[in-house]
Amino acid sequence: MTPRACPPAPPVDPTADPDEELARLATAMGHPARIRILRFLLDRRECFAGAIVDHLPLAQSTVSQHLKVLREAGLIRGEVDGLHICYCADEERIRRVGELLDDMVPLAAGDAR
Amino acid sequence: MTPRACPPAPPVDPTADPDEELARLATAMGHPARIRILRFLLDRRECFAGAIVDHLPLAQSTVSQHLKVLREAGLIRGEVDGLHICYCADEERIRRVGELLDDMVPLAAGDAR
DNA sequence: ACCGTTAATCGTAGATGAACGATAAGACAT
DNA sequence: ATGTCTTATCGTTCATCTACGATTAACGGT
Repeated sequence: MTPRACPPAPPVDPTADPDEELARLATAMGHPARIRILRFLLDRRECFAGAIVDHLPLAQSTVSQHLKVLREAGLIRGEVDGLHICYCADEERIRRVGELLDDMVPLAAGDAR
Repeated sequence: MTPRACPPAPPVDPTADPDEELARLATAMGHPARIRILRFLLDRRECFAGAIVDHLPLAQSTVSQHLKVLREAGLIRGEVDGLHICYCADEERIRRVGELLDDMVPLAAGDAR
């Protein structure tokens, strides 16, 4: 499947500075509820917002705020699908965080060199 | 001066919940100045606080606060060395962030390991 | 056209964060 | 003991975050 699971392409902020970019992404991930949302979306490949609200012990408006934070950081995307909105995680963007980390530390154990 | 570059072992919070742990680490990294401090400490294997203050356009007290945040997250360690304090990055703890990320996403391309 | 459903947004209250100057604590030199 | 240097902490101000209920906008079904 994967016909039109997610919207086209995220704008992706042209921050240019890796430190700023990493800090922005880290800030977006800096809340347990948002990590849980990310994990939830990665488990289910996609789902609409109501399922996320049901999954968290938070009010609908609060979850919507968290979704907005994740969306603005490019970590998730949402597509309007009739009555509700289909969200999915942007795995590429999440891996980008790992990339930025690897640029700082020589990477796990055996590094090149 | 490399015999005991860094303190023994960090306490490491027993958060138990990976989501909480990742969120905590992400929060600690959620500021450009703190990312710059981390990178600075990773470049120089170690250095005392004054060098960090000189390196950033921030007041000494502000830098000290950022150091405290990083220290409490276990991302850096500081050892009293006579008159000043020798800081160093905890690479293992930084890699832990990557680990927690990899537990969420299937990891970049080939997911062996 | 009228509801019910879904999700974003608004408005607000309380907590936390970020920045600074001023002050305090510790180590070293004189 | 006095003074200097280094770093942490205090106290404050302003901004941002988090949470909620209430409201709004858009869509579908009847």
